[in-house]
Amino acid sequence: MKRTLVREALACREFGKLVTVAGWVRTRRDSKAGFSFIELNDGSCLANLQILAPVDLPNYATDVQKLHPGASIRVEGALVASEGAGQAVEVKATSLKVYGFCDPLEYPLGKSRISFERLREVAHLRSRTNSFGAVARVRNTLAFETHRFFQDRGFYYFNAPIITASDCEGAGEMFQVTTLDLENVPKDKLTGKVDFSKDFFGRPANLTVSGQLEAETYACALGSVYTFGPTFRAENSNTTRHLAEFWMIEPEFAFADLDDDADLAEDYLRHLIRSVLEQCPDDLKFFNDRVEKGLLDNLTRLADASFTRISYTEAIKILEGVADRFEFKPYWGVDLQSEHERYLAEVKFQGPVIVMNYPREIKAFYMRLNDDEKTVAAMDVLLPNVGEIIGGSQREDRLDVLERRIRESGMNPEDYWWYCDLRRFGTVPHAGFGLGFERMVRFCTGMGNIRDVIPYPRTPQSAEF
RNA sequence: UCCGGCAUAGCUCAGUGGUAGAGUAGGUGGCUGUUAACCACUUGGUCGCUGGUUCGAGCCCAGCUGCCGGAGCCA
Repeated sequence: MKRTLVREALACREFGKLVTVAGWVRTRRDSKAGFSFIELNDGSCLANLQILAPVDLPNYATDVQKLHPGASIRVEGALVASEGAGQAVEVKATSLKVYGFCDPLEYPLGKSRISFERLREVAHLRSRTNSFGAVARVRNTLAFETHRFFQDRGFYYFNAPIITASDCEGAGEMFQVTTLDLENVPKDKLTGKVDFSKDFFGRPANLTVSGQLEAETYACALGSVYTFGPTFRAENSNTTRHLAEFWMIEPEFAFADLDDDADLAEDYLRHLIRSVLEQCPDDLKFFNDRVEKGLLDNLTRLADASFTRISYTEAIKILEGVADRFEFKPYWGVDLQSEHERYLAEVKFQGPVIVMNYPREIKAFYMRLNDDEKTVAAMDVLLPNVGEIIGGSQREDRLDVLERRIRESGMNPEDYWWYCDLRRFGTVPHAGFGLGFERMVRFCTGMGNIRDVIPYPRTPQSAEF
């Protein structure tokens, strides 16, 4: 079927043009003057198209008057200038076909406002609401513009493995992947432990918590790569900014140091913000009006602003000066608490902040040791309201230092043999970061809960749909 | 995992020991180029589950389950 999108119809001014539109009824209003009004939405934009359904349609009594929110229809008719206020154009139906009726007694979505909490229980239908349609469109733009940004800079899209069979888990709880019969797990006769040689991969396997280590191997060959895929963390996290399954973008590029890394992160975030402002104005206005007041001003301001960059040491000095306001007292050597990060991004600098060069003890082994031997070339990008959105670093490119750092972390360099090989054979300085995609969607939409910016959120005790 | 809060009509909520309420949605009628339409009438409840206290529990107590917010972990 050749159909006109609602988005196209609303922008069209060729009055009299015959069009076919199809979508889902948002609401119907009957007039005794000889017609009904139908608000039609097809997901192509936030706005609805008003359909004028005259009483002389052959199926007016049998179909039109039985339309309720959620019903699916196809309408053929003429695009005309609207006589009423509130919309410039509407479609005067010459035929209306009902694909499927929708029982208002059963259908969870009506005309009135529904809480986001309630909508999570009907996640298969929440995509039909204004809010979730807008989230989906913004999310799509952010994803597409992520590819455009990196492609334009010569980064290759790299598909990191989803299943990782490395014996050495670094940080973060992982989901185990197994084909073993959990009711009857094979055990080693001598040790009594699980015999993973019988498992699918012949060893324990997990879902990835990061594609970084693998991405490094391609960055050290192709120069610049980025991953964009699902990531899994089995942490028992129950917050508005954590998911057990989320999407992460991880650029990794060679011949780069920490400053290059921060530059890339900043350019990338700015590109995304400019893109949604340009491509999703109606959706953003909706979020600005209905979800977070001031969202448009914030995004517009950031589209051109440069981000504040401070060292961890400077950040601690600032925080120590206002230590009274914190539950946890800041001092050099401890990681920044949420309240500290929020103070920096929301109160002190009122915008994005890049904190660089953290103490080595609180950061991962692969981050490059600075000359002071006390800090590593790490960076976190903090956003107002969202908190940490990016974590990155220059990678340790010296084999001896890397092996020492692995041992200091209580692990065995041999378990990272292929990772160490990168330093053994033609090592180069390189850097990268990870961006939590849903956190970015949250920031751009003002949505308060990360569970509402991914279609089907996976959190502890929750994997319906 | 820890701390706090919540669970009553399809939905949003009121109801602090004595016969279960409102708004909204749904139905019927009226009115209208309407637009969260409006006006009148009306259907609709194992008060999350289990146990306890009491003559009597939606209300008090305990446990459980789920959800929400904050913290930790992080992106």
